[in-house]
Amino acid sequence: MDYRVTDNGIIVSQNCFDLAQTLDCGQAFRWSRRPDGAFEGDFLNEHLVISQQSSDEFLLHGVSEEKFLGVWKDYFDLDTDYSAFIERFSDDETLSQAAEFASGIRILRQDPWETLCSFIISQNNNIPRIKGIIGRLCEKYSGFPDYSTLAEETAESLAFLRAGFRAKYIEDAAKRIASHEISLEKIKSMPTDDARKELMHICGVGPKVADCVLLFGMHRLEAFPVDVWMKKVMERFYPDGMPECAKGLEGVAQQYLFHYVRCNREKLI
DNA sequence: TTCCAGGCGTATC
DNA sequence: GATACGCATGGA
Repeated sequence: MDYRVTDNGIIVSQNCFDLAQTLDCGQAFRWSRRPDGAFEGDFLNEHLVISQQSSDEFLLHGVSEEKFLGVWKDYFDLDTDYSAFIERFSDDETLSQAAEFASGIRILRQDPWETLCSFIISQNNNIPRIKGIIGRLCEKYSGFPDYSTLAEETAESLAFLRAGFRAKYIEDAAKRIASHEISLEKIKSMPTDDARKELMHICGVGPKVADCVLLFGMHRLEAFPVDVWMKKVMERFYPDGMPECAKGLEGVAQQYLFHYVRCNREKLI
């Protein structure tokens, strides 16, 4: 990764990075593409407009070097060498094809609470509707509400989200965390299996949502969320389990495969 | 109209 | 532990 400071903001040079793939592959739900092709979104209290200048150059509009080094470099996981991951996956035919197709995906380092809340909303739901619900949530609170804010709400008062049966799960998560019954900070430092069990104490959090929180909100690259798409992938390509070359990087493999089969549905037949 | 979507809680065996 | 079913909502 290399970068330089310009009058317009930071220009980053990095391979294995594609904004459309990374921001629109179902790991984050509140980035939007502007008419000029740039992506616009928020992380914590920071707003960003970022555009892809070429296959490996990116402009972070109006961003200072301090904000880049302190926030965005980490968020986009720019210090991680994804080409090394892709090289490892070359041992497996399907995985190497998926990795080549989805080689611009990076696993974002998102906020654990936002990730938890977002993937509670994601269950038995589709991506456009997930974005709609989260959009209404952020509009209401002028940004993603923290857990202490949502702990004041009830499933009934959250009806405006039109989140259906998930509203009571959001309430449960917010209240358990606000009361310190569950600590996302502690979970961050726990071994992955223990962290998963702890997350699953929240009502509405099962293995899949827990693994999404671990992968997208705590950067546990070995977490392996299995949704309806991945179930089909496993049945079709890996009836005996994931290949050895994916060990420790199951989450990265999962994201490549997820994007690959969603964009190439005929591969599952 | 029916089916499905980045699942999970509950009941039942 | 495995399996079946209901669940809110909205687009296809």
